[in-house]
Amino acid sequence: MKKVVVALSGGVDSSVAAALLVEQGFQVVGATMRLWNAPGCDQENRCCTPETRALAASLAEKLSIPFIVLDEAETFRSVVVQQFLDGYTRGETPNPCVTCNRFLKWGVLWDYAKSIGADYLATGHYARVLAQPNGAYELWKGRDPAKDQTYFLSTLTQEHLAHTLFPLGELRKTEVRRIAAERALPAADQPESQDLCFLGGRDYRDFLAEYAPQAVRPGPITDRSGKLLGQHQGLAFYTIGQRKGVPAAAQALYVWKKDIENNRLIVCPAEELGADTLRVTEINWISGVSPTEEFQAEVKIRSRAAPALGLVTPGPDSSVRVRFEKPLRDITPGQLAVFYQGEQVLGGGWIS
RNA sequence: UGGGGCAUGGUGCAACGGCAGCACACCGGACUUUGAAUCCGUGGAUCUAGGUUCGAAUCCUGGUGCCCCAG
Repeated sequence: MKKVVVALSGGVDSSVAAALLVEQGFQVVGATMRLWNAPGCDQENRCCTPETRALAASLAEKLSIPFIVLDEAETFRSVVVQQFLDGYTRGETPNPCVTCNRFLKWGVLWDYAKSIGADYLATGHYARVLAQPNGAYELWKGRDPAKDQTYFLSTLTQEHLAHTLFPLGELRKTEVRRIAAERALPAADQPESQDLCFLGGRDYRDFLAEYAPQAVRPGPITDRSGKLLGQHQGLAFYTIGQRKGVPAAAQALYVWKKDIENNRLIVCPAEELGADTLRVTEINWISGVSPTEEFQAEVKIRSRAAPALGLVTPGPDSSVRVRFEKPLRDITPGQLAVFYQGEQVLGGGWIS
């Protein structure tokens, strides 16, 4: 009997994933990670509160599987949260969920799974792993196009995929909810998770002001010619393409660039946003093999962006340059660019 | 302290003397395992004191503030 550790968040998706694995005959161990325990944010924090842990525990009891809580708050703080704060301090817009998947779920949790002799790590992500006849593994989008989460999983390697199960990969969200209801799982009525789990319902601006005050200094807002338009309260409160918080004008203005050296926010009208080229570094190619020739791919530059067709040109040090057919707005350093061909995920790297 | 112009929500602009509108911001909601974007919705204004008029954001006079030109 194959043994699998399933990551339980207390939500619907991971609950159904666990239930399905049990029904498929796996020896299942439920695991929840305690990732954040700053005082005062427990009641709002949806992914690792006492309430969500209780939901996960009661699910495990219902399924009659062992349940363990791993306290990884220190790892999470020093890796995920620190990268989040450092990214904003550098003027980037970091994506902590990607980092969390890489270092906590397929890092700490996978190490734990191996330590107890498990064959697999399973999560409730909407994604598919396809084993090829030649022994290679491919990562494919989840069957439900509205819920596909491969954007956050593009840093996985062959080693990870060989030992990863996504029980929800072939399902749609409505089916998952139905399965949860039919089996009366404790989390059946839980709302979708949203926002950064460690913010605990706070605005991320408040969080940054507390943990990264150096990134929250007032400064000027100008147009591209340098004309002063107003004041901002901190560059970290903005991201490329953002309108919120930009001074009103006859025409809507958006963030064009963050001038870190001068702590200056540069804004422009919508039609001046965007670029048709992009550089991506530190790319993880799912196949484990870096491309050497140019190729066409669909590229997602944000988690919920429509894929854009572009020509990918390999460069040095596992970087590439992408030239898009049409200019793309909101190309944002610190976010991930993920390469697709149809349903298949080729890889992903950081936008620089 | 000569001349000219302007003054309307937080911001930028509309409104022949006839119910003060629009855009953006703010706020609420939808969407969403990052930040955004996007969609729906609420609230909020005629610088001031008089005058003309049935009726004034609009016309007239004084005040106040700002801008431009000339010193």
